[in-house]
Amino acid sequence: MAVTIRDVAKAAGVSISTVSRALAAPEQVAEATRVHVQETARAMGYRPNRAARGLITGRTGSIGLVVPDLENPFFGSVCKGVQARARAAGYAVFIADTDEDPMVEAEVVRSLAKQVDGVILCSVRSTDADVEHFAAESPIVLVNRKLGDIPSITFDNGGGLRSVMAHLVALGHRKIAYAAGPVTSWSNSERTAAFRAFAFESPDLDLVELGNFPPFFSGGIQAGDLAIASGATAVVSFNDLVAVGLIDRLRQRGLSAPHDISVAGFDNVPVSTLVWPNLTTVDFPRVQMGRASVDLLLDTVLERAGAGRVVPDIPVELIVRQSTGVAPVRAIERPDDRPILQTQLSGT
Amino acid sequence: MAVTIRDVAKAAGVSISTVSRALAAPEQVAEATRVHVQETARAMGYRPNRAARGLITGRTGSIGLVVPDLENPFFGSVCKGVQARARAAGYAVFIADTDEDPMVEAEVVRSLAKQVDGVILCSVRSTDADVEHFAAESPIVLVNRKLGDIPSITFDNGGGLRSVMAHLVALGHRKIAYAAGPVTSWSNSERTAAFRAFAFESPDLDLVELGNFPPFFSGGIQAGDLAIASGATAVVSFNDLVAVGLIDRLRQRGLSAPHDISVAGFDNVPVSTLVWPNLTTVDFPRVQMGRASVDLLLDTVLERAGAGRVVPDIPVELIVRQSTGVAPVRAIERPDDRPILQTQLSGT
DNA sequence: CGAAACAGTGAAAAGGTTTGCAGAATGTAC
DNA sequence: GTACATTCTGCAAACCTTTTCACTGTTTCG
Repeated sequence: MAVTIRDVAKAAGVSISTVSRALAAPEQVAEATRVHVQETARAMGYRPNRAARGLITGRTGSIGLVVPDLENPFFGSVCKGVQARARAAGYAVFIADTDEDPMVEAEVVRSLAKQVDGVILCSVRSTDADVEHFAAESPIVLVNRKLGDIPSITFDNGGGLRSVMAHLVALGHRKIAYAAGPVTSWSNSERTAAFRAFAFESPDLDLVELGNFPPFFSGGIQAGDLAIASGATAVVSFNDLVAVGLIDRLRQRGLSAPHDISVAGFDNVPVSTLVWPNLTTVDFPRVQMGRASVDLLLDTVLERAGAGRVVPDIPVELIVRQSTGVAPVRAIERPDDRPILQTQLSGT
Repeated sequence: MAVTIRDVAKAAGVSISTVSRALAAPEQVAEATRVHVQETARAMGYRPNRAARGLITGRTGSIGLVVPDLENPFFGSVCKGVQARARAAGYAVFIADTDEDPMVEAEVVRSLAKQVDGVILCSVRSTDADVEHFAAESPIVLVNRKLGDIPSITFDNGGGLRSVMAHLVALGHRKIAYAAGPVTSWSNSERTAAFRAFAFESPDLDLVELGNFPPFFSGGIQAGDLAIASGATAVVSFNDLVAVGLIDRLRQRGLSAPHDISVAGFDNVPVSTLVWPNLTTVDFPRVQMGRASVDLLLDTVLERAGAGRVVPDIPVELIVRQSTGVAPVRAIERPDDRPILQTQLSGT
C-alpha cells in the first residue's frame, strides 16, 4: 500500500540506511547519492511512517493542547497561535477540550501525555497539587497561570489593570468598581491584587470590589445592578463578556455607557467591536501567546538552550473605544459641605 | 522509563502475548489470568505505546480535523463537537487551521493524512478537483459541503432560508432582500438557490438579492447602505456577523432594527444574543454537526456497517428574537395604481 | 611508500506491540 | 483408555524506521 523506505531503497539501488540518512542527515551522504535518493523518494511520494520513527526515537513529533472550552473565542485564538507555530516547527497538534471540568482535565492530560512530546495547558482549572502532578509526569507549559517553576506564559494582568485605571482616573472618575471574575481564575486573582494595590497607592480614590461573577454575559447582568447601586461612575469588568452584559443591563435600567457609567473590559475579544458602544478593553495578544507557549515547550522539550528559563509577562495594551468617557457631572452632585465639583471630590 | 508490556508480563508472571490479549481481547483469556493481568497493568500504570501499536495495526487511533479559522466561533463549536465525540470513541484529534488559504489546506491535508486514520474537512476552501484528490488519497468526511459521493455532513440551508422567509412574510413584509455571502461559499450557494426558488414560488413578493459581501461585520456595513437604498423592509443576511454589521450601519444612518428594517441572520453564533437588538437567526447546531461528522468518519473508516451511506441534512431552527418585527407602516402606504413602489422596482 | 584518518555505505539491532501458529492442558465422547 | 475437541497460553514474526558498528575505498600526512 503505502510506499516504505524499503521500496525507495530498492528503487534507488541503495540500502535503507542510505535512504534514511539522505533524508534525515543529508550531510552524511555523498552529494550524488543524496540527490538521487531524494529525487527517487519524492517521485515515489515517500513519507516516513511516523509511528515507526516514533517507536525508535521515542519522540512523536506532536504536542498536546488542552483548553477549557473551544467555543470560547479567547481559547480559539490561542489554539490558532499554537497550531500555526507548531506546524511551522514540524509538529502536529493534538487538541483536547475539557469542558471546564477539572476531572476531565486530569484524565485528558494523562491520556494525552503518552502520545505527545509535551503538553500545553491553557487556563488549567485543576488544583495546584494536580498541576504539579502533571508536570512531574510529562513536559508541560502552563498558559495563563503561574505555579512554582513550571514553565509558563502569562499576560501582564497587573499592567493591564493599571492602564485601565489610569485611563479612567484621567477621565475624572473617582469612584471606580472592579467586577471580579471567578475565584478559581488565576487571571482574576492577578487583577484583583493589582486593583487592591492601586487602591492602596491612591487613597484619594474610592475603589470598590464587586462580585465574584461568572465570566459570561449573565455575570455582567448581575454586575450591572450592583454597579448601579454602588454609585461608581466607572466599572472595570473581569472580561469583555461581563462588560457587554453589564452595558446591556444599564440599558435595561434606562442608563447608558459611557454617559452614566463608563465600562471597560479585558481580553479584546472580537465581540468588543460588534456591540454598541464599542468596548474600551485591554487587548491580550492571544495568538502571540499561543506561539510563545509552543516556543517555550519546544525549548524545554528539546533542551535547545535555556530549559526552565523565565519568560517575561506578555505586555498588553489598553484600547480605548466608546464605552468609557468623562465622569458624569451628576456623580458630583452630593450633599452639603463638599460642593459640586469633581476635582474636589477626590481631594486631588 | 515508561512501563512496557514486557514489564507487566514479567510482573504478572505471564507472557507478553497474554498481557496483550488480556487487555485488547479479554474473551480469549481465562478469567483468572485476565483479572490478574488487568490489575497488574493498572497498578503499574501501564499504557500501551501507541506508536508501536500503530506500527503493527496500521491504525493510529487518531483523526484529523481541518478548519479554515479557529478564531471563528462557528468552527470553534464544530471542533468542540468533533473533539468530544472522538475522545468518547477512543480517538485523539489532530487539529489544523488553514487560515482560509486553499494552498495551506492542500499541504495540511497531505501531511495530516499520513498520520491519522481519517480526516474531517470543515468548510473546505479548495476546488472540487482538489477535494476529490484528497478523497482519493485518504478517508475523508466533508462538513458543510457536498461533492460527488464523498461522505458529507451538511445543514439544511434551504429549510433554514424558507423558515426565515415565512417568518418575515407572516410579519407583513413584502419586499425582502437577501444579503449574499462569498461566491466561493457552498452554504451561500445553497441559500441563494433557496431564495430564488422562494421568489419563483411567490410571485406576489418582491425579492431582491444584494451582494456578494464578505462574511464579516464589514460586509454588513456595506450591505446596510444597499439594503436601505433597495427599499426592502426586511433583510436576510448571509450570516450573523453580516447582520450585526448591517444593524450597526442602520444605526449610523439614523435608522433602527426592527423598527425601520427587520434583519435576520444565519448561524446563531453567541454574538447574536450579545448585541442589541438580539438577532433573529437560524440556529445551526454546530456541536451536533461535529459529532455527526466523527460518527460518519468512523463508520467509513472502520466500515462498521454502512460505509458510503447518505446522511440527511441536519435540521436547523429559526430563532426569533428582537431584530425582526412587523413590517413598518410606511412600506404599506402606497399610492394606488402601483406608483412609487418597491414591488415595482424589482419588477417581481 | 606506509600509516592513519576519513568519507561513504551497508548490515543488523532495537524499539513495543499485535497476531498467526503451535503446543500444552483440560475436558468430552466413544 | 484412546482419540479428539476445546481452551488457554507462549513463541516468534512482522510492522518501519533510526542508529551503531563495521567495512571498504580514498585521501592526507609524515
